[in-house]
Amino acid sequence: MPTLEDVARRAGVSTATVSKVLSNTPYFTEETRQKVMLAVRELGYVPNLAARALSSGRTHIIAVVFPYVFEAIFSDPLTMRILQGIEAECSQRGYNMLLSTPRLTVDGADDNYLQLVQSGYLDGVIALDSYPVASALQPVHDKKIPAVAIGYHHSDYYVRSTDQAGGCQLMQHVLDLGHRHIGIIGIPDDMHFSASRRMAGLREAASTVGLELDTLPHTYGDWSMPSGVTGAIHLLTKYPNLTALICLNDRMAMGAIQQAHAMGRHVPDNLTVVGYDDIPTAALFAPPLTTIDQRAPELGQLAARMLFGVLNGDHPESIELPTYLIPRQSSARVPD
Amino acid sequence: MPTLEDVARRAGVSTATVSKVLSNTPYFTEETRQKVMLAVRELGYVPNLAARALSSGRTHIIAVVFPYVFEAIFSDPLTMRILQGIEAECSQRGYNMLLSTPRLTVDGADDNYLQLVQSGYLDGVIALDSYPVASALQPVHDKKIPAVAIGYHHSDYYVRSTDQAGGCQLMQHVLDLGHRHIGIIGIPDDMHFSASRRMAGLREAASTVGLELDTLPHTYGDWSMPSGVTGAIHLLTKYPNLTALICLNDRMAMGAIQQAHAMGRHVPDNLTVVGYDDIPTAALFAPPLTTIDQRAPELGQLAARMLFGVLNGDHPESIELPTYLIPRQSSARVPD
DNA sequence: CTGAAAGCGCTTACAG
DNA sequence: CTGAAAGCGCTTACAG
Repeated sequence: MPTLEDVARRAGVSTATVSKVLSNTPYFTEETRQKVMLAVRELGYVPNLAARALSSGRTHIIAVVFPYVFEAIFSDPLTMRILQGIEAECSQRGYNMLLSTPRLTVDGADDNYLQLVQSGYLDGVIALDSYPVASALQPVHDKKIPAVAIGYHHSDYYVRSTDQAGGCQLMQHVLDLGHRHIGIIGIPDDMHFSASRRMAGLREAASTVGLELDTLPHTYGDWSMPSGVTGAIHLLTKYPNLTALICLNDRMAMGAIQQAHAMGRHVPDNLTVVGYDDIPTAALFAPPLTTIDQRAPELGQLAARMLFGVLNGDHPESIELPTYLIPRQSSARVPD
Repeated sequence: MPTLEDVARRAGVSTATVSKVLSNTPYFTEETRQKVMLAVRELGYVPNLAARALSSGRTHIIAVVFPYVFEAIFSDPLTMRILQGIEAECSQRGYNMLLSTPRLTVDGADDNYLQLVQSGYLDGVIALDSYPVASALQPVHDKKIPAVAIGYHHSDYYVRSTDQAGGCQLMQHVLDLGHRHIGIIGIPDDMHFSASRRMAGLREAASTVGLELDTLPHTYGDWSMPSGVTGAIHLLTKYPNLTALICLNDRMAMGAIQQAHAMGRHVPDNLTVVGYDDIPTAALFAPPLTTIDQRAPELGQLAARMLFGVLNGDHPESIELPTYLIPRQSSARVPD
C-alpha cells in the first residue's frame, strides 16, 4: 500500500504538506493542492487509520453500547430501531460504528468492554443506559471520553423519552374507555428505569379517577413475548373479571393477546390489551395494537447528533422526546 | 494514561520485555513475569490499541458488512439474528465488531466503505453477499483482507443456507396438502441470489407433479410486510381461485395473511399461506406461520468461527447449512 | 505558503 | 532469558 511518503515523493513536496492538504488546512497554493491530489489519485493512496489515530489521537470510531441484561438485544425491535437512527447519522458523518454488547451485572461491565473503553480506540460513546443495576457509561466517564446516554443514569448529555408521560397517556386511554378492572404486566421493580417511569405514569393517571395502582392485579415479565404469555395466564386465571391488560411493551402485549385468545377471550370485544413502543409489528398484529410511540429511531439519531456536537466542542442541551398514543384495534370500550 | 514505558520503568525491565510478557511469549522467568504484572496492575495499564495496531498490523477489529439494497436492514429480523450469531462469537474471542452498512449499487459500494476497507483498520470481514448487483466483498478481496461471505458471490470462504432445498421443501409441503392453484410472491429476478435459489427449489418440486412454475400466478415484493399486502391484493383479486400463496419470506407472508383476512379469506381454512425464514414473530403470528427455518444465528456464528480460523492461518471448509420445514397453522389441506 | 524533525505507543527482528 | 533500537505511517508544533 502506498504511504504518505510515497505521495509526497511523487508530488515533489514534503509529507507535512501532503498531510495538511489532505486534512483541508487552508493556506496552500492551488498548484500545490493539485499536485498532491494528482499523486493521491495516481497512487490510489488511502490513509492508514491506525497511524492517523496514533498520531492525532482521533480514531473516527464511536462505540454504540447496548448492554445485555435481560436477554438477546438483537431480538428487541426497539433496540434495533435506535441503532438504525444512530447508524444513519454516523454513516453520514463518515464515522465508524463499533457495536459493543457488554454483559452488565452489579459488578459492572465485563473485561472486554472495560479494555475497549480504555484502549484509546474510541472517540466517543453512545450507550443505552437504562439499567439501574449499573451504568454502562461509568467507565467511559471515568476515562473522560465524550459520551451520550440514552437513558436515565447520570450523564452530562442524554436523550430520553418522556416515559412517565407515556405511561400516563396509556392509562388515561384505558380509563377513558371505561375500564376499571385493569391488570398490569410490568417489569420487576428497579430493574429498568424506563419501566419505573412508565409505572409512575400509570399511577399518576389512575389516581385521577381515584384508582390506587398498587391495588391492581399485576405481574412481571422480562420484555419478551413468552413472558407476556405467562403473565396473561397468571392474571386472567386468577382475576377472570379483568377487562383490560396494560403491558409495558408491545412484545409482552402480543404474547398476552395470543394467550387471551387461547383462553377463549376475544380482544378487544372481551378484553382490551395495550402495549408500549409501537414496534413495526404492532401495527400488523391481529388485532393491531394500541400502543405508545416513543420515536426510537429519532432517539438514536438525536443521540448521535448530540455526540458529534460534543466532539466539536459544543455543549448541546439534553433532550426529552415526547410520546404519542397510537390507538388501534386492541382496545375498546368496556363491555356493559 | 500509563504507557508501556511507564510499566517497564516501574518493573525495572525493558519495554520489549513488558511487551513480550503481555503477549504471552514463553521464555520468561516467573519472577520477571510477576514483576511486570504487578507494575501493570499498580499502574492500571491498558495497551493503546492504535499503537499496537500500527506496529503489529493487527487491529482486533473485524467488520460486519450488511449492505443496504432494498430497505432498512435494521427492521429485518433475519439480518439481526445473523448479527446476533456473529456477535456471540466475536465477544467470546475478544474481537471488536465494526458494523458497516454500505449503500450498494451497480457502481459498487459507497466511498466511506471503500475507505474503511483500505484503511488498514480491519483484520477481517464478514459480509452479507447475496446481491447480484455487486459484491460487498470485492474491494475486500482486492485488498486481500481475510473474509467470509454469507451468500453466493465468489469467495474463498462462505457459509450459506441450502436455499434451493428450502424452496423445494416449501413447495412440496404445499403440494402434499393437495394445492395446485398456487400463487407466488417473490423477489424480482436477479435481485437476490437466495431468492433465486428458493425459486429454483419451488420449480424443482413443482415439476415432480407436472406443474410448470412459470405458469403459476406470481408477483414481486421487496421482503417487507407492506409489499406482501400489495402482492396479495394483486394475486387474490386477479386469481380468486387460488388456494395457496407461497411467499419467499415471512414478512411478506404476514402481510399477505393480513390482506387475505381483510378480503374475507380465512387462513388456513380458505387459503394456505406459507413463508420462509422462521423469524421470531412467525411462531406468534395469528395464525402461526408455516415456514422454513434457515438457522440464521448459526449462519452468523459459523461465519465468524470460520473467519477466526482463516485469521489463524487455517483453510476451513465452506459450509452449507440445511433448512427445516416448520409446519404450523397457516397451511392446511385444500378444501374440497 | 512549505518543510525538517520529533513524537504518538507499541512490536519485532537481531544480538547477546 | 532479556534489551537496544529501528520502525509502523501518520500529525503537529516550530521555523523560515
